[in-house]
Amino acid sequence: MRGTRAAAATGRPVDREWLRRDARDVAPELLGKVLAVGERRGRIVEVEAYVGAIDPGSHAFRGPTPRNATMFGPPGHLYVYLSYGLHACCNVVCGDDGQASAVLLRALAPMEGLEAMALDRPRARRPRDIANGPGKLCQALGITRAHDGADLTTGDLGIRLLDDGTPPPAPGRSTRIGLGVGRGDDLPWRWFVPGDPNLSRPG
DNA sequence: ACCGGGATGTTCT
DNA sequence: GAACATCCCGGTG
Repeated sequence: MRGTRAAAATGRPVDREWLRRDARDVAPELLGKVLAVGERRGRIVEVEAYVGAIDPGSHAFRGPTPRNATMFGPPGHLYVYLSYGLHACCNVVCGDDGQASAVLLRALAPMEGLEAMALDRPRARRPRDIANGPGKLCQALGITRAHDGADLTTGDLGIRLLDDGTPPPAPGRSTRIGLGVGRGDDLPWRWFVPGDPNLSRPG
């Protein structure tokens, strides 16, 4: 394992300053990076950008509230919210402090800790069903609202965003999923690894 | 394969 | 009281 300089398995967290940019620039570059919670690891294959005050689809669109407080803080922290009263979904906070932008992590390719993931995803029959959606992803890694505000660059609560892997040269792109009409459903702010079997939907 | 509906609770009107 | 950045199951072709 020495000398072979593979794609990059540094195990080092991303730099906070690298995230202090527009979420639409960060999002496609997050593809291929690794989200780790304890021993569980997955490679990011699908993301969506939510762009603070100018984005009607963003939780931050109507200003700060108790729920979205983490979004208004510094970049590099994890924003976790509850969707439909049932499912945790997680975002990487981007941009400068107070900008309230974030990138929703929508799907992962499981890498390590598959056994533990399967225990938290008992209905997943195939590996590709373990983390092919924003709620499934959080279930698989054991992410809950207790992780809201965790610093991904320092490893709060054992959760880290690792600077591994490389983004695809030509990411796929589409409109965002699950937004009501008039809430930014026409904005092409979803990016994905083309052809990856772990996407929440094909294209 | 595609489609419809129920679960469930927090947030905001 | 409505809306919601979802998931799962059971129907029908």
